Order: sequence, then C-alpha cells, then structure tokens
Amino acid sequence: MAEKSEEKVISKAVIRRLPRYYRYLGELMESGVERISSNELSIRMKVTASQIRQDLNNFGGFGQQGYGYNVKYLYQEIARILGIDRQHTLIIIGAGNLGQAIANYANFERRGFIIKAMFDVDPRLIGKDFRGIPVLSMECLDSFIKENDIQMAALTIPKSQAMLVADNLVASGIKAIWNFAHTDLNLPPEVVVENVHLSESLMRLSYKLCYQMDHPGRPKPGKQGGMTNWD
Amino acid sequence: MAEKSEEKVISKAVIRRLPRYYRYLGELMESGVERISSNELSIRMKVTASQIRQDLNNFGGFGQQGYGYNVKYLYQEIARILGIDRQHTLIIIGAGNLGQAIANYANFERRGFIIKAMFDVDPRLIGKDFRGIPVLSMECLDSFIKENDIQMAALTIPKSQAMLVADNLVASGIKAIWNFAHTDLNLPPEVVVENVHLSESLMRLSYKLCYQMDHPGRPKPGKQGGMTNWD
DNA sequence: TAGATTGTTAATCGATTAACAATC
DNA sequence: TAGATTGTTAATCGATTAACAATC
Repeated sequence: MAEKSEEKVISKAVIRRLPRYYRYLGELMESGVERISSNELSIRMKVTASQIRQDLNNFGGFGQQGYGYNVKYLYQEIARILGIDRQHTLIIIGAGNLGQAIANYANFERRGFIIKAMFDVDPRLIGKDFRGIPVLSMECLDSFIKENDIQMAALTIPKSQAMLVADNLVASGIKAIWNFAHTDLNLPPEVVVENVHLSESLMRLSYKLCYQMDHPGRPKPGKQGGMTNWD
Repeated sequence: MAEKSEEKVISKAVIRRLPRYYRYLGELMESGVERISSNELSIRMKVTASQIRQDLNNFGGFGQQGYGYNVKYLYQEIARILGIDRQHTLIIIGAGNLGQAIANYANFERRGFIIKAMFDVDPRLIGKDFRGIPVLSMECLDSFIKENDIQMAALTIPKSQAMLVADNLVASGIKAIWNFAHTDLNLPPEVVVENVHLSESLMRLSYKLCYQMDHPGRPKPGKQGGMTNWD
C-alpha cells in the first residue's frame, strides 16, 4: 500500500533547527560572508557538521563539494522551505501586552507576516491602533477573516476562552494558530498549531537553575559531556 | 573514573515534558480528581502511558500498583522537581510590551517567581510601575541585583544589546536568564539560559502551514502515522 | 483473593554522529 | 591535478514503546 512517489517525511527535530540555520545565515550575509563550509558553520552554531549536512540534505543538495555552501543561496532556500518567501496574513486575538508586543515587532512583517488586525473584547482597546494595526471588536472576527482571506491567528488571550475562540477561528477558516494561551488546543488535524507556553518555559528555567545549583560543574543533562546548549 | 554515587542524568526531552504534566495535574486537581492512572492520563495528554511512567520513574516511584497516582501528591512532587516549590527572585530587563506582558501576568507570582523590578534605558518608562513593579534605570542594575539577591533575569531587549547586557547580568551575579532576544547568548557554563525565540516559533508555524497545504490529509512529519502533536 | 496498575527490563524505533566515496 | 568539502551510507547512541513480573 506504500505510495508511489513517497516523499521523505521530515522529522520535527529538523524543522526545529531550520529557523536557527536561517538566523545564522542571515547574520553571515550581513557581515558579507559569501560562502561557508558545514564545518565552519558547525563551530559557530555549536552543532556537528554532520548534523548540518544531514539536515540540509533532507531538502536537497544545496552545497558544492570542495566549496561549501553559498550563504545567500542557502538562506533563500531555507526561506523557501520554511514558507517565508511568500506573504502570510495574520490577525492577533487579544490586544493586551502580549498582543501589542507582537503587533509592535516590525520584523515579523519583514519576514512576510502581515498583521491585518487585532481583536479584543475590551471596549477601551477597540478603536485603538498599534503601528496602524486596528483593534476591532470580536464581533467582527468572522467576517473579517473571510473578507480578508486571513490564514493565521495569534492567540494571546486567557486560557479560559482560548478553546472556544480557537473553534471559532477554525470555523471562520483559519488554518494556523500561534497559541500563547496556557492550554492545549484540540483542533481538527488540518489545522496546524504552534504553542508558546511561557509558563512552561519559565518552569524549565527553574529546573535548570536548581539542577545547576545542586550539581555545580557537572555536565548539564540532555547531552553527555560538557557545556552543551539546553535547547 | 566513574563517580561512586552516579546520579542518573535526566534527558532534555523529559524536562521538556514535566511542566506539561504539571499543568494537566493542576487541572485535574481543580476538577476534584484524586487519583489517575498512567493510562487515563495518557489518553488526556495524547502521549503513551509508557512514556508517562518512564518519565516519572526518573525521579522516583510516585505511584502505587493497582491504584495509580495520587493527583495532589504527584503535582507537589513535580513542583519540587521543577524547583517551583520555592521562591525565585526575578527582574525584567526591557520594559517594553513584552516586559510589561511578563510583569502583568500575575500567575508567575503564584508559582513562586517574584518579579522585583524592571529596567530600561527609556527615560519615559523609568519611574513608572506595573502592578507595583517599578521600572528603574539601567544604571541601578548592578547594585539592585546584588542588594536584592536576584537569581533570574528575563531579557526582553533588542538583540543588538542582548549579549552585552547578558554579560553584565552575569557579572552582577545572575545565574539564570530567560532570553527573549532574537540571538543566542554565549555565557559561562554555570549560567543557565532558556530561550524563547518568537520569530523562530513563527517560522515553524509557517512551515507547518505550508507543509499542510502541500500534503493535505497526510500524517504530519515528526511522528509516523497520524494526527500527533507537533510539539 | 482477583484485578488493576505500577516499576522496570527488553525490544524497537528514530536521531545523531562518524566515515568515506564522490566530485567540484 | 591536489585539496577541500559535500552527499550519503553505516555505526552509534538515545529515546520511545512494549511487555510483564512485582505488588498494592
């Protein structure tokens, strides 16, 4: 029953690393570096050269034997793989501090994420705007999504309302949710979700700190042998 | 040369899951559930029962054969493991929207993270306060950390200044950094860092969306066979 | 006791690293 | 060409899952 043109399934671990490659390549570009070998990049990024080559070869042969990788070309290719070579339309649900922080971070727009509007239930916020992005009433949500062909929504609201609002978003046609609410969203499989659970992140920091205090000088857990990154 | 009382090194993957167990147990407690089996929890959390038992047994036998786990006891034990049974002192560097969002999120305090102050270079922010947390000048940073025995710092400043400020924090005695700057911090091994790279998170969402659009109905990458979570 | 469910060992699966032939 | 470095296969390592004896 195996499909004919079976495409390789890319592992989650690889996807997690891709944006970091992209960031380093962007910095290399900015400093005028034209080519880089997997070995040199591996030193800068503190990963193995093997891993870099394996990761990239999931998507194609972007390098050249004896030369390495062309920084600009690889940068563009990773952008294409990540889908940030095209534009994405985005709305923010919840115009509190976190929603405002996202709205105010202009760099997202430079990467093709166009924030079209914010939504809130607070009448004191509705009608305001941030960098020209208007805060609208939640009552306009459904029609706005449909009329403006919105793909993505950042969910920066309390967890008590998150699941309900997420269902509404999906019903209106949203296909991707960037979830900052402190809860898991159970949604249909065709809807993709990326969670940013800040409280969990802070707990992990707490664990690391306590572990470090209890085991000074020890290799940190997660990898053997030494001062490896945790993430 | 192996040490005598070799403690098992806990893998990164286990640590990543612990806060999620904690969250689910907290919710179970709130709904008045007293005991739960690994199997029932596995269904709710969409992980395997085996994984839950393996994860927990890294830290000790918290369950009872034929009974399962006492929800409240397990909740407390995980809090202890994560180090959130004690108090942590925290400052926020950068009083912009993101810093304010953290300062305004009262739940961190309920988990023992006491935010003592915020710091910024912007004179319009210095002197303000959020929920009673004052915004101080960066010039006070060193003395404040030393005089108030601050352990942790959230870094919500532009990446251009992040590395310099991080070095200063470490010099002043900070042992843990919650890094929101869009850059990696290279710090001494005794300093622990937890990164929250929002732009990378958004790129992963973009990848998932594009992948989903290209392969409708397919299992998502990362796991074989079906509608598993990405994270 | 019988049933349930853990703790733990063994088996499987996947991801990382090492090695090297291919090739620029 | 000789040297460098990739792409890719094989070996290793680690994490997850399955199985089941222990035991409440």
